[in-house]
Amino acid sequence: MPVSFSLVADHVTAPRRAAAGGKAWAPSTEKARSDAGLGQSGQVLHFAADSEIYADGDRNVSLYTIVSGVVRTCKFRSDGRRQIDAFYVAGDIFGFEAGGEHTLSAEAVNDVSLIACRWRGVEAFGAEDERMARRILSASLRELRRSQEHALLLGRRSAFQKVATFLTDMSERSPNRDMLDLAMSRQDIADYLGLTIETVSRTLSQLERNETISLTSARRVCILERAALRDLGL
Amino acid sequence: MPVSFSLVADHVTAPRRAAAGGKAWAPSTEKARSDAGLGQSGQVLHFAADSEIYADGDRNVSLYTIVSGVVRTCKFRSDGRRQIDAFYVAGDIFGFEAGGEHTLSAEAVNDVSLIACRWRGVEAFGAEDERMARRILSASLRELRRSQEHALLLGRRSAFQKVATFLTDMSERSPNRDMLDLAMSRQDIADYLGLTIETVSRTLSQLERNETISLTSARRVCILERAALRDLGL
DNA sequence: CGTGTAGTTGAGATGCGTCAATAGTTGTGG
DNA sequence: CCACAACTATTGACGCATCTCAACTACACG
Repeated sequence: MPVSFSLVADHVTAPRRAAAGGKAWAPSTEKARSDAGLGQSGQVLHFAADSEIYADGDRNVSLYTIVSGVVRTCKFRSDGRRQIDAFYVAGDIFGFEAGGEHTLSAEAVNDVSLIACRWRGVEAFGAEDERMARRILSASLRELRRSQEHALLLGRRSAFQKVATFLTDMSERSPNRDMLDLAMSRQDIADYLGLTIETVSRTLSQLERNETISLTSARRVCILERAALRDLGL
Repeated sequence: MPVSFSLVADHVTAPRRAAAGGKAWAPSTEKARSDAGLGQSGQVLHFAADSEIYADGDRNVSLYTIVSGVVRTCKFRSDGRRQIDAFYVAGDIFGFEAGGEHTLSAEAVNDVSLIACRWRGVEAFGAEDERMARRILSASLRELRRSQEHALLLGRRSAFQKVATFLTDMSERSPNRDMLDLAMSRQDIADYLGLTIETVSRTLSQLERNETISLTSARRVCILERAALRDLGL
């Protein structure tokens, strides 16, 4: 199954045909490039797990489309704590930032292949063709919605609600909705949800005791009661 | 669900949500009546304090520029709790949303005047003149950054850090940076920061005891030690 | 087999939420 | 001007969810 992802695509919650944890399906470079939607100028790049794609403060010169793997964008605080803004999976586009410099850094969660697409920023915008302009605007609006939903998730919600929502979201972006292979560590999840690893771990164990999920291994989650998860997430 | 932007002028009557815990005021002006084309000033609309500008679920047909007053965008949760996504002040633009429907509602915090600018959405984007396209993209990227920073603020930060950052932000958007007149209630602040009104109130009192700020009245804050606030916010 | 990293579990501490009482503010009407 | 009501904000006491610290387990890798 090819990556059918379009920049002018659907609602943000639409299920994506993306491999969340594997290279099992990895498409050819040619196909990925033509499907990516960001134009002809792409070059495929590879990053090892935990390597840095760009840093907070770097000049902001490209947009990236993920071919395979998972990417996190994050910020490091003065006290050493890290906060994760988003996870991106195959088919997703990331790298939008307002100014000439990144305000977040992007890192590979596991081994990642992606296509970089140079963009000349807002200044040059409009000189490009219309379809391109629409795609970029559409993608940035989708990012905006994602970010808003993340903010809502972080405000005054219990650990159960956060973890349940996280699992629901990830499963909707995974090829197999009921058998979820998490690419990220507990620390990553904790930093994304504004919790500690201990709380994430305890909450997952509790969900397993409830028979809402089953933890085949630490990073493999089977969703047994999707409805219960959804209700928790509300 | 596909995105559908309409050029049709008639306004969709949306299901009105009863304002949680409060009176619902009728807007003093019909909303979304501006005929203005993209890029031209529309007519000025007025909204009384606490009235609704648009609702979650309304059709997304306009962008708004604030002439005077303060606007909040928010979401109501099933348990009746409200979460505020953003405050907008004079000069700010709001109303950006990815799809054809709003996913947040917008309300006047105090009496508000604003200019509605009909926009024909992503579909028509790029057909307009370049300067306008740049302006819209630029504003939506600014919104994205604001939302990301809000998410970072809500994740794993103490009440002190949240309130300090809030005061710093608001003072930077206010005409007089050291004498801040808050348009919003404690409840608004709490719903924005993911705290309770009691915690907001206690934190402000504590900051006053520290002589970091001075509360001339409940909604008038003098910033005495900006550096201390900034350090707290880190 | 030892070492290192990731994850789980437990016990205790604490920051914030909850509930409740009090105080301040605004508006209305006599 | 005062009295009163309604609303908004402050303060206190207490409980609980989550954090912190620490021990332990599981698994990968040389």
